[in-house]
Amino acid sequence: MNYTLEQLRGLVAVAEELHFGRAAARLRMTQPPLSRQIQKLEAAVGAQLLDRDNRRVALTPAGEAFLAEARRILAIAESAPELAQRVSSGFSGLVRLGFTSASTFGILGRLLNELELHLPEVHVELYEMVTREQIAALAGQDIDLGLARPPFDPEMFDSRLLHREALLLAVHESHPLTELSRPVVPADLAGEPLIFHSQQKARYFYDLVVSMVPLAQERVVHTVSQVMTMLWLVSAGRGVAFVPASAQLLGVPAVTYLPLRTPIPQPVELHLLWPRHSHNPALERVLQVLDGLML
Amino acid sequence: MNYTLEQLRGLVAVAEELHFGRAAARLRMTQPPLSRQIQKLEAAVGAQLLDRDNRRVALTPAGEAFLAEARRILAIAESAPELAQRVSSGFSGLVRLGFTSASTFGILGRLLNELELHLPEVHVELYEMVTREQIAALAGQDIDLGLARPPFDPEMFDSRLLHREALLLAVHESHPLTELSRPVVPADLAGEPLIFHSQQKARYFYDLVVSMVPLAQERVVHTVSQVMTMLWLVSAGRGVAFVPASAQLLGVPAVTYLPLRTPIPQPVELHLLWPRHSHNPALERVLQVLDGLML
DNA sequence: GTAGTTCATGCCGTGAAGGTATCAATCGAT
DNA sequence: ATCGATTGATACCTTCACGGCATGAACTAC
Repeated sequence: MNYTLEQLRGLVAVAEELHFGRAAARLRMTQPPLSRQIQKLEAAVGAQLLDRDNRRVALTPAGEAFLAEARRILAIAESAPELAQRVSSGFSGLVRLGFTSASTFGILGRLLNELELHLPEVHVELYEMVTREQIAALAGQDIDLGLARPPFDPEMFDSRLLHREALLLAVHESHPLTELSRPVVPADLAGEPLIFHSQQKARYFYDLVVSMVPLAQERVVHTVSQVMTMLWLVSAGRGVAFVPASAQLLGVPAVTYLPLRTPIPQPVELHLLWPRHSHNPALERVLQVLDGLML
Repeated sequence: MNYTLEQLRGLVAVAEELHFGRAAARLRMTQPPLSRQIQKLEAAVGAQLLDRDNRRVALTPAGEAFLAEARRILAIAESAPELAQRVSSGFSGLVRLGFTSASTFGILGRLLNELELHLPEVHVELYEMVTREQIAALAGQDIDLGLARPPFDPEMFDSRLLHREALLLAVHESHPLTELSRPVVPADLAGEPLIFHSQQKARYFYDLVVSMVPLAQERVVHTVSQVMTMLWLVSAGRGVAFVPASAQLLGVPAVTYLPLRTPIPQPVELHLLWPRHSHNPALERVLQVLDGLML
């Protein structure tokens, strides 16, 4: 035999009123069915919960103990639908966010602040991975949202430009080019030792720089995949490097960032990327909050 | 609208099987009513919990969240009857025990050990109070059981002798009587300064000593209600005192305990005392465990 | 003793839950 | 592409559990 939530509500009402009639009134019912509810509950529980005669009603010790459990059950039962609704509407939940390292630190912070502000109940789990890994993780449902650089397959993913920034030339602070009072142009770099992006592991930057700075690969002395590594090599005086403007935030010492003339003023793009048909309401809500936002 | 525990069980089954037919079989029912159960649950909760078409069943994020709550509810709901039964049978619960101070420390420890051993789920709350206070507290339902000394009203209370011990004479270790190679007799105490029990506050000992040791009150220098106080006065050389044998355990320095010839060998009684009609099952069980036990 | 209070019980009608049969949609095999 | 198999949803029926009303039983108070 088993008991019901209604019976628990009956027990709580009677325990609080210590009077069947009043308890029944509070439950919008009449006294007889309430009496039977309690009887059935006692039968189901296998213990007398209320000590009652025609004059007074009192909880037995077993009733006290069971009442506490009943209250716990009812508290959860009442709050659970609201929780489910919040999750369903996306106001509560989990979004797993992939992001590329170093270069996105500044944007990532602002993004998380924005979400914290508007969706405090949405928990964001962070996964550091390069663009290619993000695409695989999105396809495999391992992350919900990526913060990555083109190109993406528009068949599989929706995406939106989130941030656009300039390409700068990172040089050692003692470098002669720092004396220049105009933007650097490709011709200035003739014979300059270059720290360059890996064609495989940093394909976006490789392609971007090649298209933005003709003749750039003349004297490549290092091939690197991470912006941070480039900056430390510049700091060590190994050469100059093309980096996104946000690299300035990384605070690598003895490096100066020089403006660079490019065909497009801010050619470095960072996109939001997500599966075309996601079933995560929190993701929908996150996208809605970020809609139109440029960081 | 509201939901039921049955619906929660349905949800859990479907979530575990991810298949309505198998889940229904596990619940010993057919598939159609289970489908309706889930539909009603979703309506009551106000959120879609399962994503289902004719080919596959999956939990929505809201379903995941709600499922966790459902499991919590069902876990409590299943364990609660057992808890109530344990309380009802007295194997779990609370017994509030009154005890008189110092003189009962040794017996109290053994008593609690015995209960701990046989009734580990019964919690014993301790209340230090003199016999008179215990009687009032028992009558007022403030304690369930007393550890006290006669006399009691047998109309109101049941009682049972739990411990019987000798009455000793406490003297300073330098006292001439310590040289005696036989029990002290009343005549030995002629002219001896006595630390005596208060007639009001320690009536049991007062009456007991008066009946056991004729002429005892000849030279009373202090009137005291607590055994511990008596011993410290003896230790300070203020006189001699009649104390129960268990006072030896209190470890008051420079006090020696001498055997005393009394009409009855072990005249000091300690009783268990409880209301004749208690409604505390844990008390019944405690009495049953202690039945016949002499400490 | 009588009236009033309060919980339990008997009886009845409604409605909700489960069962059977069937539909609708989808997948896989031929 | 067609057909059968699978699976969740729906229609319809029957049962029984629940709530309401009337009343009983036990006790209190005056």
